[in-house]
Amino acid sequence: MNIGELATRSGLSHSRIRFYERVGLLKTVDRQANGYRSYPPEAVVMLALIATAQQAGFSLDEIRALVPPDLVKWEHDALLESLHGKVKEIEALQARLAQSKAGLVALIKDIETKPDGVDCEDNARRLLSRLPSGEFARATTAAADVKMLGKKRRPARRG
Amino acid sequence: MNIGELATRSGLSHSRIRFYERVGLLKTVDRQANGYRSYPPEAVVMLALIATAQQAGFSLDEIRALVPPDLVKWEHDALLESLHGKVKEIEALQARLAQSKAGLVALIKDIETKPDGVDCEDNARRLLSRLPSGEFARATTAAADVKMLGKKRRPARRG
DNA sequence: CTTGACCTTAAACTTAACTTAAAGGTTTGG
DNA sequence: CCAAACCTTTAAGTTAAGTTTAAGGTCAAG
Repeated sequence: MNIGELATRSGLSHSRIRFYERVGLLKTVDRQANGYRSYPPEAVVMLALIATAQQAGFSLDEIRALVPPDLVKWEHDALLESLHGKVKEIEALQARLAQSKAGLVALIKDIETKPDGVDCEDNARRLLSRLPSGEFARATTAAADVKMLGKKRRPARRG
Repeated sequence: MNIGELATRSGLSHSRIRFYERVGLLKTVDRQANGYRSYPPEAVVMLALIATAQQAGFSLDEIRALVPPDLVKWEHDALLESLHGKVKEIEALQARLAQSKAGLVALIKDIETKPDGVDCEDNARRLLSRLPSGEFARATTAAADVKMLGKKRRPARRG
């Protein structure tokens, strides 16, 4: 399979596939006599795996560490463990989001049933002061922690 | 409150806070006689709000469009509207996370349900037939669509 | 035998979201 | 008075994850 066909099959761009090869996510591929890359059918699986892992929030660095270069001898146990770990992270975030949402919904209800005679700005202030020290702040830092799970901290920023 | 205290309180770096001001996420702040920035207590709430939205997967551009510039002057209606908006944001993230999780779980199941006696290469072929044309392709584009909500489409690329 | 669709490389460019550096002013404690 | 610990600005650097560009080779069709 040429790179064009792989690109169509996988839905990724030519440049992206070549890029993945360059950075070592794909092992160096066989070449035809003319120099064209010649991919085996498994390449589609590999790309699907990479793309799915990316979807799930893995960086290419993490993926490189996780996914063995050779699909044939991937280590099921380690891979599965990592994937399960990622699911746990997502679940933790989901739980926190559900809490935040519940808090917000409660807050909205509270505002809507505002007692007459209290003026708007005071009421807004009163209600707003509930947010930051409550679940909001904790959710924020906790979520930050979740995001860093298993990642070596980079010297500077994120993309 | 000086920027140092705000940094400690919010957990964000000085440079990051100044950066947010520069790019218009924070309204230009009051200055003391010596030129130092002087923040009101609400600034902590504002930063927490931004950080949370970021946690939720929103870009600074999206956040700029969603979060009202002045927290204190929220009036009743606007406050409610913003809170409802926040709930919508959370729901959007929940959808995103659910999708990520579904993708992961599907992948795990695919790997785990490998029948005994089937060797790895055959398993790879089995995955080949399941993943790419099935939920993988749809999930990928759907997630991309979610990601594009409310964004003007860039010429290409995703950083 | 040329046109267009394909493939090659290397290197430069892009974007987001910051950080770091350089060079300096201010405030506070000993 | 002096150092440490704050604060200021502008400008340039960094990272991830690619894309784009330039300058070609190759191949199938008409």
